[in-house]
Amino acid sequence: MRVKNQEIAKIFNEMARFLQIEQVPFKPQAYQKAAFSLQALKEEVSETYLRGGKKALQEIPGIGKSLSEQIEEYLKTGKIKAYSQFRKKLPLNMAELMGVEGLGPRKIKILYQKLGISNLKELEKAAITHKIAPLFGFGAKTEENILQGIEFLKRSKGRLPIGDIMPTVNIIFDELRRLPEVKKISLAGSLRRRKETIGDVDFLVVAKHTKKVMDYFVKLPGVEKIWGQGGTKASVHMVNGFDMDLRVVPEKSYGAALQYFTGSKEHNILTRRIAIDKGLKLSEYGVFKGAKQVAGKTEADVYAAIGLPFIEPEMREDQGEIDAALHGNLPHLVALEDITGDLHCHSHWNGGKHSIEQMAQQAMDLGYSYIGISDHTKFLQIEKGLDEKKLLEQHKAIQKINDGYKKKGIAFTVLHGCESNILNDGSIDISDEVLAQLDYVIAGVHSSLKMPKDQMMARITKAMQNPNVDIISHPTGRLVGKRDEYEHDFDNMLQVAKETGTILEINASPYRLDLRDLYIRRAKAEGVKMVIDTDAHQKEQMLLMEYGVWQARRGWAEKEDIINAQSLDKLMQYFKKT
DNA sequence: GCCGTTTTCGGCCCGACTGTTTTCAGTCG
Repeated sequence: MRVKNQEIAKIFNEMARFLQIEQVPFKPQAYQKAAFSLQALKEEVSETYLRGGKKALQEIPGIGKSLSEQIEEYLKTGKIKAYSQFRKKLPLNMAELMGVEGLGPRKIKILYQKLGISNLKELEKAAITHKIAPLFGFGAKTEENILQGIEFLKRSKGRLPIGDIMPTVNIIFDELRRLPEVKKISLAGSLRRRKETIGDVDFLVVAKHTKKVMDYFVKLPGVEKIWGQGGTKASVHMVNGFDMDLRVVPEKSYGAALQYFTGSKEHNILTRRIAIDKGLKLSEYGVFKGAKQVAGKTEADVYAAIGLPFIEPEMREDQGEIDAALHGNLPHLVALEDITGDLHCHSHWNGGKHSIEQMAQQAMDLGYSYIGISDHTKFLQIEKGLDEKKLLEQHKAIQKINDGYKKKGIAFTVLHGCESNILNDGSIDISDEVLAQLDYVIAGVHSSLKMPKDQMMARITKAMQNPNVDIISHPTGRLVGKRDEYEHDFDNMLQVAKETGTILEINASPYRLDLRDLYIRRAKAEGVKMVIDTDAHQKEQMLLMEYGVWQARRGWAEKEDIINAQSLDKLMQYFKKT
């Protein structure tokens, strides 16, 4: 992992906050932009520096003379003087304090100067003992909000996995949509961009009676606190630990508002700049030429007015999508409707909840033309993994099910696979002779996750070189917000996958989402094929496919990159011939 | 502090809401 990049990005972000406190104009954004670039950088920044010195650093967007010198200083001494000076002057735990809703750099500075508050604990103590309310510019309400902000922060720990939020949001979305006063409604923000973690939820509405919709919104079950309610915006905190905003916009501005509130912020800065370059003004109310509105009703109109094709929300992250749009190179993203089957499903053979037939029925109900049953194998005792003998029995059982479908004229196929284990030495826990009889083989790392990188790569490489192994499941082993990836070298993994024709999984479980979006993009660039799987242990979990598709779309994946977006015949050609 | 087929100087995205003021600063998105 690019450790130095993350370290320096963190420092630059902190610097931006210090500069905000000092009310220095424009520099904060410059530091933030540089931090963002470093985080997105493919290469370890120390390698960039070794390759071409400061000059090479200055080719990174947002890095110029001064910041390249600071990076150089950090690489040489492990410190940045300008940063140390700020820290000395204002020894604050900035990230912690900024996390409190309603606290920004200005208030933080006052709290430090007047009360010596430098971290969350001191802030809480001062609020409890009512030291904050009497300060000039503060008040009883501010003090109370700070306390509540701290409370929520403790409980929510910031962003939540999308899977924790989506089910609640779907219910609320439907309720709002059914209101007779609601003419149009959409999700916006990071949820519409399908980010893997969500800070808060944004709803955008066109309404006949604004007040009625607002009142209904703030009284929804699960609302714990109303942050605010005005003429066009209401903001609430939910018991589940996240915030929701509802905005009501005029119909003629709906598209512009949707574009604006979907973000990302970085994407919007670029679209606004493009508008300015064309002598236009883009705001959440529309695209304006002077005082005249020239677009705004739909998002497509807005993009068209500034000379761009429609850009899918999942791509709006300032990761080159504007450039691609300008040059007509936008990908045609894979969609849920393209998915033809699910290849990573567990049955009751390995302790799952449902039988093969029940899982197959669910697949048919989803409109799939096949399902792959891939139960755990014997190394995973805890999952009642199958041994060679059981696998061969299961093979016969599946043949029988397929024969049954044929007799009844049902055009559906059950493929027989397994999710085998990559042992520490890279061998598979099932004999090659049995693996060769299956339709396909998934292999995954389920043990010894803390191996050193070289060992782990040797292990995974050997597995991919196995002519029976077709798919690597959850290739980096991370759990969203819970467990880091194991040590690996992704470029190396891609090279081996390419050489051996091994497919990488995009595990759709919202708690895995492994591969990550940026890795998907790199795999696509290398021409490595991927498969979107739910890893369902019961039939209902097969519905999680949409999370995987969203993740794939965030990685710019197209239909041809995803093997289970192909017909069954075509799919079979991607498996290694053994 | 960065950036540039309009520029090496002069720009840098823009508006709503809250809580505190008594006309607006700070924060958020």
